[in-house]
Amino acid sequence: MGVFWSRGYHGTALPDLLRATKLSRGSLYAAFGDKHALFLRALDRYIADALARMDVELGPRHAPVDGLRTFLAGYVDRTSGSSGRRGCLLVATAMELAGHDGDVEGRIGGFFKAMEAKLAGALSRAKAAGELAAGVEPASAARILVCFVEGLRVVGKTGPTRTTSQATADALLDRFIR
Amino acid sequence: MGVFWSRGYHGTALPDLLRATKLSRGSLYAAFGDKHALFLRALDRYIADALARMDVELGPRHAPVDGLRTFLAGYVDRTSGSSGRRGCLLVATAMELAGHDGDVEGRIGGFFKAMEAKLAGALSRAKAAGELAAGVEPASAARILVCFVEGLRVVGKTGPTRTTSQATADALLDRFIR
DNA sequence: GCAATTCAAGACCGATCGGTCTATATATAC
DNA sequence: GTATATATAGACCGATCGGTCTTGAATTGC
Repeated sequence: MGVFWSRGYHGTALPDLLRATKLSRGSLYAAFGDKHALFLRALDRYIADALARMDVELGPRHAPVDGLRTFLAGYVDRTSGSSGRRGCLLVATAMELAGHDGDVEGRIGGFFKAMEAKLAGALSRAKAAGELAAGVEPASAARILVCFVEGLRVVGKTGPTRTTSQATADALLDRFIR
Repeated sequence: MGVFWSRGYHGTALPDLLRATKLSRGSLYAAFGDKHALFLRALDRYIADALARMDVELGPRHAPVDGLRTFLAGYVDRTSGSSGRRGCLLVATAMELAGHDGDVEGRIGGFFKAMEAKLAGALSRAKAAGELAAGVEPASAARILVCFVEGLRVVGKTGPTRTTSQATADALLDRFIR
């Protein structure tokens, strides 16, 4: 549900949801229960989409370094210009609700762990293929990348140009690969 | 004003502010005008504090690499455990309000630019001293670090341990220095 | 053609929002 | 001691919040 994206949980009012879902008030409550449950559904879908995309990009069907490159390119695309201004449901939710809402906190933490694991897997395969620079550990490099891409989403809120974001991502990846 | 930190702008209600400021409703409005103006004051102070701290850490009184190390150590400290869960007023505000609130967006963008400039300065000094690894450009490395530390704030919301965060920051810095 | 069902539109509810205003208490001036 | 200024506590305002319920129109099965 895209309406939660840029406005956040508290910032999204029922009329916004009704307009976005084209449902009546009664139907929405019959279908989802309440606002919080609807939000969790949206968050779950957002997370599932993101993880599925990573499975494709970082999966065994692609060379690991190529996968990392397209993974980063996707983040660059989503965090520059107007796409970047739109924001990220997951990061906005993490900052707004994690720590007050156990349902949310578990999902956010799980997502970061899953993302880190997928990145570590791709990096391990890259290392095994001898494509990593000397001294690069897959586990810590994966954590660095998680922080980096989530940070991209934050600074993306100010709408940087795609070229600078892409150059930044390239510069980081260059520090990891041989 | 610490009450905006973890609850955000929309999530902070007037009674919260009254309790935090120990002011009466009338006095608060006489002193600050309205909630939005008070919030901007809090945000300005938060930004000024952060920039001042960076001036100390990354200033010419310290060796540039040492400065970068203490800068990162400060972020590790503020983003792990319960301090991490507390969150960051700036990142939360960026995700919640930038894009809908021009006053906020300008301040956020300015902060990121200023932070990047200070980091680039320290990195340039490090490069001049021959302490940077081959192929590291101060400008892009500065942008990488901005994204990394803001990403740390995001994943810090799930309360990671200090040791892993510190190891991650060390691993990143190791990719930059000789 | 008619009864039964479904669903959208929106009235309605108590609670709470940000913001204003009044009444009261306290401190100060002299 | 009295008049004045200050600041507090909290009543009060319209608007809006999330959530429920009624009404009426459209659809379905037969």
